[in-house]
Amino acid sequence: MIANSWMGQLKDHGYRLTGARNAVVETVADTKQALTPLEVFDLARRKYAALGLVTVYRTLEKLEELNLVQRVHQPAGCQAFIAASKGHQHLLLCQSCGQAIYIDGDDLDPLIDKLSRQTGFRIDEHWLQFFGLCMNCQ
Amino acid sequence: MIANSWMGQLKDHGYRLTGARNAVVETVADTKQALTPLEVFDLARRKYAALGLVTVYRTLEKLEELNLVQRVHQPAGCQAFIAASKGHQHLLLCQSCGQAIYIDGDDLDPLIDKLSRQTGFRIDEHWLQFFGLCMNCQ
DNA sequence: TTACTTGCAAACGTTTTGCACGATT
DNA sequence: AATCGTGCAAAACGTTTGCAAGTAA
Repeated sequence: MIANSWMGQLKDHGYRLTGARNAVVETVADTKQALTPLEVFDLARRKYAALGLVTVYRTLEKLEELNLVQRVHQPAGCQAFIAASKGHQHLLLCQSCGQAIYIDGDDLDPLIDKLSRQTGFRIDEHWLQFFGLCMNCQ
Repeated sequence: MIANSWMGQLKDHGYRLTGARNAVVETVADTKQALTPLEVFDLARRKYAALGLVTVYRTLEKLEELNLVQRVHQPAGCQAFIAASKGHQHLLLCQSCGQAIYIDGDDLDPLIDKLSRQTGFRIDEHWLQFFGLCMNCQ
């Protein structure tokens, strides 16, 4: 139960446990789709009808701060969030339903070393993401 | 002179050649930085003082449509544009000045094949992007 | 009881649209 | 002369902030 663990971590960081927060946390923790704030709002309202969209934004902000959730960038937009994975993160995303799968990428270190040498850049971060259609959506 | 070629392509597609368009085209074609619409506006206004921000948006839209320009996604935001490269596109980006370098990435086809087999996804697109600081900005 | 959290309303920044005027062809 | 392009103003959109009332601790 990921949602419980997230609520625990919120509590550990001095945040209070409320019905509104719980609804948002359960919604994001228990789905494999990348969800926009508005989608989270619509889904979470089924669990907690009085929920406000502002609370969704503020809760996502806290979850991102605690690295429980991460923002996903896609060709169609960059507002979606998914549960964060530990360690390094390469993604496979369905462009129709938003399903997100974490994958083991190639080892890019040799390429990063080569690029650093060639360009003089200090490379801090990289994204490797694949986009397509999942089996259901094809 | 990339700007001339772009103006030619605009003309070929039935678009008119105007001072405002020329200023935007020159600005984006002749820089290696990823620029936001507002940055394009500020730079292009030096060449064509009467320029409106709306025209920047509309011109970028046309350039994107003709695949002369592409949108760049970065951790800090996804509003920037750069001149498009032919063929496949992997990017190295400076997070301070926005300098963008197209690179030859690894051959990802074997990984894509493996992922397709494992997940059943039909993979249509991928992003491989590296972020850091260029030599000047370090 | 205290301090955090909430939803509402308003503010904000970015992007888009409507429109009359101006410019290119 | 006809059509396309322009800048302005206003609208639309997603997101953030201020605030008074409500709630967890």
